[in-house]
Amino acid sequence: MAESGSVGPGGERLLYLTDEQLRKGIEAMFFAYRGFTSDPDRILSDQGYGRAHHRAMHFINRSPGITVNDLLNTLGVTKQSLNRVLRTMIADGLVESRVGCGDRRKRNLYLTERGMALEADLSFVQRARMRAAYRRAGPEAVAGFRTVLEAMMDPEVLVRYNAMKAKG
Amino acid sequence: MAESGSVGPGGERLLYLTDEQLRKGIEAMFFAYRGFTSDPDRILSDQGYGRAHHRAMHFINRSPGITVNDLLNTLGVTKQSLNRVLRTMIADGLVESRVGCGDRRKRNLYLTERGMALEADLSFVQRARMRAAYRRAGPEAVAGFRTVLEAMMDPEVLVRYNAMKAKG
DNA sequence: ATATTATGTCAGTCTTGTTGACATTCCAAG
DNA sequence: CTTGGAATGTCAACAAGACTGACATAATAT
Repeated sequence: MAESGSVGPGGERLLYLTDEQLRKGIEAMFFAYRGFTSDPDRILSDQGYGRAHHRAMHFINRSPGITVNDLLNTLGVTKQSLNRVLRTMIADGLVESRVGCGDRRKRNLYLTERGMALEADLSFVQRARMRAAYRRAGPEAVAGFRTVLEAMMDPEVLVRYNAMKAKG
Repeated sequence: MAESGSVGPGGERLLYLTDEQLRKGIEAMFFAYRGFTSDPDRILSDQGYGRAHHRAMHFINRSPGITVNDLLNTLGVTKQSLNRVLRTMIADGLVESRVGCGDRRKRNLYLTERGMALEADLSFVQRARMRAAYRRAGPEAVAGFRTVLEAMMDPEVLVRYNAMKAKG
């Protein structure tokens, strides 16, 4: 399974990556991402929500009091798109939107009790799959997994990702 | 970066995975997948196509002559959904649909010259990102990356994934 | 002859992305 | 102090792409 590697003139590691290896990696991302989202998706559709609601809840849970602007930059969607899912979740009592103390244009977002409960359900099944995969793969594989994913992000996104909470 | 591991009574490896580590992995998947799709998405939207067209072209390219049924099972979408994108690509001369030789109910799908050219463009930018990530991460990380992704797939999907071409 | 399978089509709905227009709030330059 | 612009958030309309359900056609299997 280990790819062939050697050391180049600059001392950097060189990998001889065939198109086939790369395409296989592309397919692995596609199929794995489907598995990754499938368990929360089932719960969500029962409740009349979608993946967009899950993502919003995840990041509000991670950063309670986050502003709308910060959240839409994190999610990489337009404010209008985010606003739709926020509106329904606020109406349903999953999310609370408080006017900012310093700057009253801003809205600080929080999960309500009910919001936290649903987020916990979604997170539970998703973490369960992740945990199972990590256990089967082993610690070295997990480290490599994270390293490659981080190398695949856009640089600005990587900064945001690293800024988020303590490193796992 | 390496997680703490130890050996349990059955000899299996045990990982002590905190919720924080797992959530960080979830976020890594989310952000990395965005990067993973962003380059082809740009090309596609210029041409009036979407991610769905890319996925179909990818798998038709991988398995020339694949039937509609096999393709929709691979993609995990309904035939109506697949049919919409196939219809436009056939109309635009990117995909050819030939009546099956043995079983004339079946349609075998092929990329045309133009289809191959577009697929090559899309694949090129996606492979470039994957290659860069692999190079930066190194061979051991790549092996771990693939191992975890495979462990995250649904079992039936993993079978399909393994059946596809030679292993990278 | 009949049932089943493979495919394609039409119609309608839902989620979630988009742009455009607009209201509110804040801040800074006159 | 006022006024103009920037930042922020909301509403409306639209498009892509997923879904279900119903139905038609052709070929194969029983």
